[in-house]
Amino acid sequence: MKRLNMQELAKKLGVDRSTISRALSEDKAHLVGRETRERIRAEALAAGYRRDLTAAALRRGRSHTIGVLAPDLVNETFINVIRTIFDRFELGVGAPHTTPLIAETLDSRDTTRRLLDTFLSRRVDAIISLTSTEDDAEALLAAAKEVPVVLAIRSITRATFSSSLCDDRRGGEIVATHFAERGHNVVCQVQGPPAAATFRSRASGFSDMCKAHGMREMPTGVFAERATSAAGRRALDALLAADPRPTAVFAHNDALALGVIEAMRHAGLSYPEDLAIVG
Amino acid sequence: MKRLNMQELAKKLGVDRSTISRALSEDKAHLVGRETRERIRAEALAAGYRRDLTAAALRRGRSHTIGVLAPDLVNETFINVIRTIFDRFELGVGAPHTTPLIAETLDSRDTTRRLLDTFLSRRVDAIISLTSTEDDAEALLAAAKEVPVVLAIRSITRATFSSSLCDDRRGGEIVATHFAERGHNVVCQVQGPPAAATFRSRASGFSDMCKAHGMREMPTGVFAERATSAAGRRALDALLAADPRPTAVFAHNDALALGVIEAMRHAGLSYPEDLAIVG
DNA sequence: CTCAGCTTGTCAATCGATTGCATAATATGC
DNA sequence: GCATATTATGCAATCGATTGACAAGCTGAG
Repeated sequence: MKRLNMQELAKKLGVDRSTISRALSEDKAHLVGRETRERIRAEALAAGYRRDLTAAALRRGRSHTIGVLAPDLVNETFINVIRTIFDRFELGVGAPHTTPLIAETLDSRDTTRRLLDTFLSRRVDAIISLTSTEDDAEALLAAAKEVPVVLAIRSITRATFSSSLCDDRRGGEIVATHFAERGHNVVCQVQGPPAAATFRSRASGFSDMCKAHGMREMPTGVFAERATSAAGRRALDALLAADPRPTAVFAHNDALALGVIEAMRHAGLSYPEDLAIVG
Repeated sequence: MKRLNMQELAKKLGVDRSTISRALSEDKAHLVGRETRERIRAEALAAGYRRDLTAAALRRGRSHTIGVLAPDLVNETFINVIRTIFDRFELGVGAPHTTPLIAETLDSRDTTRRLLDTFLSRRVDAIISLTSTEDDAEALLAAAKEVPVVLAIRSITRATFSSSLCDDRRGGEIVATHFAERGHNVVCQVQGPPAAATFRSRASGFSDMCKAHGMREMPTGVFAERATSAAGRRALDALLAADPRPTAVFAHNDALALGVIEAMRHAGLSYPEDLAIVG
């Protein structure tokens, strides 16, 4: 299990270990003569030498590691963000790719706190939280004193962090355009609670783009108090009563959409024949 | 961004840093007098001191980190295994929890190779692969020379590794028991290709438990060549033709189950009223 | 009173790579 | 041909925690 270290490799090649360090690094490689550099790289590969990143992390003060907090790994939304994170870090071709440390909070404040602690002990270079509840504000602020912290997907109001959120307005626009391209003329929305900025943005993006495409948007008169499938079920009646009757509906999230679908099934309707639906 | 280190904390408390190291550790804590130990722990907490695990990893030669390779993070099967891994490591109450490094291979051999390389450079204490294709055998064997490697879910034949596989037989038994508890008397299976040990085990577990519960299992006469939804659709006719007609069906995987459901919908049947189904 | 044995704590080497500084070797300018 | 740049490499300190070896202080037995 004993591994070859830089010192030993250096002796074998008859150069100093500092030269090897530079030759194998990305940024300092130009300090080593081309010939030596190529010889070192070839020999290192042949000998199966592998840099010890724990030692490198200690010396440099950067671990090339970032902590990622997700609330729920079964939810595809978060996995997609995580994938994007992975992809971005793989773009850098250099040897020590930044490795994301993924962890699941399950929206528990204690778990979040504990995971942040672990991240900081492991000297992550940054933290991305996809999970922030207002409850987590304090712990996140504390962490932000040691490393950069950014939020994604969910934001919090109790503190200001750089964050990368969904472009909900654009989402609404895309749905409207999709309907227009499919030839729908009369459409409507099943809106989530307007208290959430997310849903307000989706609604206005959709409405604006409907106008732009010359589609008629029927109001349902129903405003969900919570974006649940129960609310979706209740919306169907109002929706069918509209005159003219919409041929396509934009439910603000999947739960609402599922509710509408359940109600349709109950009423003997099928989609997308009777009513097209986007969640 | 400058963090307090052990040396500084030691000066502040008027003890040697080795004493602090022992007081904060799990296993060497008994070497420090109770009073000093408690004082150190309290002061460390108050001062916001946090061990640097990169330094600890270097010195100890163990990083308290394990690498986990999953083929696909969107597949709930793998996420469940990953969750179990997380849970197991959280059970140890000690400070430096082992942190799993999660990575997705997407069944690409190059990606797998690269990720294994990263893991080894980061000096993971072990590697768990949920993803092994025969293609990966070589890379896994190479990795196994440096750290313990175990497989889960999928095994490979080209090499022998410790592995933790699904108990498919027990899975079949559980489904049968579930049906029995719900009061079904006549049941059947939509089997996956019997060439795969997985499906043979599920089938026999189910059949045996049906007998044990006194349920009648109708043969469909259909054997899927591949476990796809198309095969599931084809199975429905045979299934409905059986006399007596089964009231519940065990599809060997989700794809088969979805096929059956699609065919049912097409035939105007609904579940679980007309036919209960497990995938 | 002395010595063995125990507890508590200090000293210093160590893990492996990185990097500022020094130096040697070579190139360039005048 | 000599002085100065420039390039390539070596030297040694350093990152922060851990741990074996050892010393001081204390207890109790003979």
